[in-house]
Amino acid sequence: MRPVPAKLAAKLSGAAELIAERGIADAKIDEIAEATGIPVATLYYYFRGKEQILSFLLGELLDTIAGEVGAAIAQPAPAVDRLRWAVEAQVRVMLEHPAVCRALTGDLGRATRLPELAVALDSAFYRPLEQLLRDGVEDDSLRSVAEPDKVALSIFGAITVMGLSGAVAQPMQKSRYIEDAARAVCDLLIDGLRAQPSS
Amino acid sequence: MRPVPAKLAAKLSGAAELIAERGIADAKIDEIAEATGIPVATLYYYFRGKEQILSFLLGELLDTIAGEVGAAIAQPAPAVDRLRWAVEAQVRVMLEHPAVCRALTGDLGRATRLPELAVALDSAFYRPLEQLLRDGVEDDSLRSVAEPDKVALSIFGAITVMGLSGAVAQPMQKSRYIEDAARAVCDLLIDGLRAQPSS
Amino acid sequence: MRPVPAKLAAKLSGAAELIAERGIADAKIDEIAEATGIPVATLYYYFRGKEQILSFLLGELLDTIAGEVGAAIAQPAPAVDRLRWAVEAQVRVMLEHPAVCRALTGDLGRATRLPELAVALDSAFYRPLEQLLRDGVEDDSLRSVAEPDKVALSIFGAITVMGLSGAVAQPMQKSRYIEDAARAVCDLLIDGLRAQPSS
Amino acid sequence: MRPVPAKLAAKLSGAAELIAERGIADAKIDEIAEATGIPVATLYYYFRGKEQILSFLLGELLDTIAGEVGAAIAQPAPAVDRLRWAVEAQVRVMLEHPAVCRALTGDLGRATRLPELAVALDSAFYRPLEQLLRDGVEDDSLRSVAEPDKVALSIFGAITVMGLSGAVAQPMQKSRYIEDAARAVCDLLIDGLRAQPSS
DNA sequence: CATGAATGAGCATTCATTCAT
DNA sequence: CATGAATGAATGCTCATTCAT
Repeated sequence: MRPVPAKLAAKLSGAAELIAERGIADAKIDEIAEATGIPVATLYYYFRGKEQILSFLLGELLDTIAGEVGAAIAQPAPAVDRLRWAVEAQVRVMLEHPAVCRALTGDLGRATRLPELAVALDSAFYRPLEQLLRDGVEDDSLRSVAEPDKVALSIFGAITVMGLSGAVAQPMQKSRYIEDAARAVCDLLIDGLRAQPSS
Repeated sequence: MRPVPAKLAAKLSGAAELIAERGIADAKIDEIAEATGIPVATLYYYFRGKEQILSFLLGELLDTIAGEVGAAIAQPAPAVDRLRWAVEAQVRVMLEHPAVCRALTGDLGRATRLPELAVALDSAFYRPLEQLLRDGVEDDSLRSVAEPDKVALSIFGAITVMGLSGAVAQPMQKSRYIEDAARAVCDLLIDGLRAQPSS
Repeated sequence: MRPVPAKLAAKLSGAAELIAERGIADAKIDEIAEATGIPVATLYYYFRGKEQILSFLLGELLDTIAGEVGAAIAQPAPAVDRLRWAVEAQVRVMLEHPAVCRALTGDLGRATRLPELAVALDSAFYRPLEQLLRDGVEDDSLRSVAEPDKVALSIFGAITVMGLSGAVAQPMQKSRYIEDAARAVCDLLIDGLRAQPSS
Repeated sequence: MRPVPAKLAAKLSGAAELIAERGIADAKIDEIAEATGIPVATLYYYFRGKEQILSFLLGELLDTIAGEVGAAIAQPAPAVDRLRWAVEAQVRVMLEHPAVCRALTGDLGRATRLPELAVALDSAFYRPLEQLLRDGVEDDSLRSVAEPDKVALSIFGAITVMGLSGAVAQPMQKSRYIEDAARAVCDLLIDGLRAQPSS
């Protein structure tokens, strides 16, 4: 795969919606070409095949998420707050890139691309999350959990499905939706469902 | 779609792994035929096309999940306990049908099949969950949440991704894994992550 | 490669001319389909690819030659006479199947198909020829040569190029041409070029 | 076609093997570029296309053969001896340029390049041969044959297939092989196969 | 009922070729 | 002069689907 010129990369995102909607296997390369304005042969000049185009888009999304979440987490504040910000950041990015985001889920259960995907997900999600859980125990803002890896996975699931749902639904008021969704997820994750003892 | 004979239905599950791995669009009908031992033309005798075969498998899975979760929830007990059982039930079914389960997620972000799928998911997951949340408020075992639908979605995400991860990983000791995974998810969902005040 | 029905095999020869003229690489599969009246997809149902179609035709030609030459050689007669008949037989078959014959030469220097081709050529040409040379020594009608394998090769070359030339030229009076060509080759091979000592 | 610089011409022969093995139609221009170390666009700067590259190589080979055979024939000596030398010369050149030589045969039955090729072959092979046959009759070292053109063709075939076989086989001891091959062909062509009357 | 044989329609991919630099 | 980048045009091959038996 040759280095992708910025101009191409920009045009490329025009294919995300198409791929998300039909799946990469059903998105004809001609349609991708038309949607992006890039000639078919040029696509093949830069990418090995259809799949690699999706990989490229996915990679960019994950990089973006990792960046935003990373920034949110890097603030000096109690872990519980940073968790909230991280959730918000992820939901926001997902809502801002609904198409690629939906395309991503098509690959989640597929082992084919799992190797690369798994690595990227790991550094974009799990790693920061686990660190956050540890930090929280340290600064007394989060409780210690028995199996941090499984918990991280569940958190990822909760946020992702939430975000995905928003991505599919394409709500009118994005910022409002982001806020609500993030709050709902955070409340669930942070306070749990158990009835409060006294209150 | 003609009524599918039990014998056929049984053989059919042999295609789940294939479909899960490659996606329905990339799973050639010939391969499905080979994997199941059913001649291609016979598949067409019973189904309208490839897609319908997947639909059939998905339908069976969702029925199974709905049934198991329903049974778990139907017990006379506090909602918080029933929630735990429901989670356990869902994780268990997912681990027991890893292939179909993975195949299912491939379609989650896709609108194509969303109509039917959405309905089935709704009755299999969200409906019971929301009912459970309401029951919990009623019997004082669960707290009231601001946006029950979003919370239900998050719970579904947490459980599903957890189960999916197990389905992909194919752990050796399934029963042990189910137990651990269910506990991790439940602890997270029920008690949340916030540091316990005193206790 | 599925067993090729006789009907198909018959139609198939309609592609020989095309392949001979352009070479298998430049003969578009659509053209082969049109020339034979066999739908492209049907060709692919029976053959693995373009190349295999050529292989099939080549195989049939070599079988025919081997058969005719074999029959000519099997007669009870001095080797020198049988050699003559064999040469005649080969030239005749080549002139009768000019197209496949020309197609064959396109592959002679190519290693790709050499394995199968070499074996077929071996049994169709060299083996009978070498046997004939031995027989000739036995019955005193042919002299013993130092390197029978190289001599057999040369004889094959002399006959083949002669036949090929006729195949390309497509002479009007085939039977006459066959006769003349066979005689010229035979005279050369049997009597050599050296000036006759006395005569 | 611009005049080809010597440096380029030298590099160009690096493509002969490739073309011989796969045929010009299957030899991608990119591969030719890689094999020769000449950038694709540069090839197009000097040649009109793929075919012309092969033509160039073929032309060089035929020039070489014509030259060597011509020199062998030009000696003042009985025709029968010069024939021997000519055969040796041709076999030698073929063995020394096995790749181009094999590439050449791929085109022998093809009409596409036949015009130019035929002319070149004519002056490189048939013409000298026919002259030699005439000379032999003149100087009483060769006998008169009925159809000199067909005989010349047969001789060409005998030598060429012999040489081609050596070119494909790539024998270890080339010089030895050349000697043996040339002798076998000459003995056959000059003395024939008929059992010697007395001797 | 079940299925082997046959095929129409579609599509990913390749590659020769051009051209601005 | 020489060449990297870009692309139009072509084509081999696949595969879902049908249907006669």
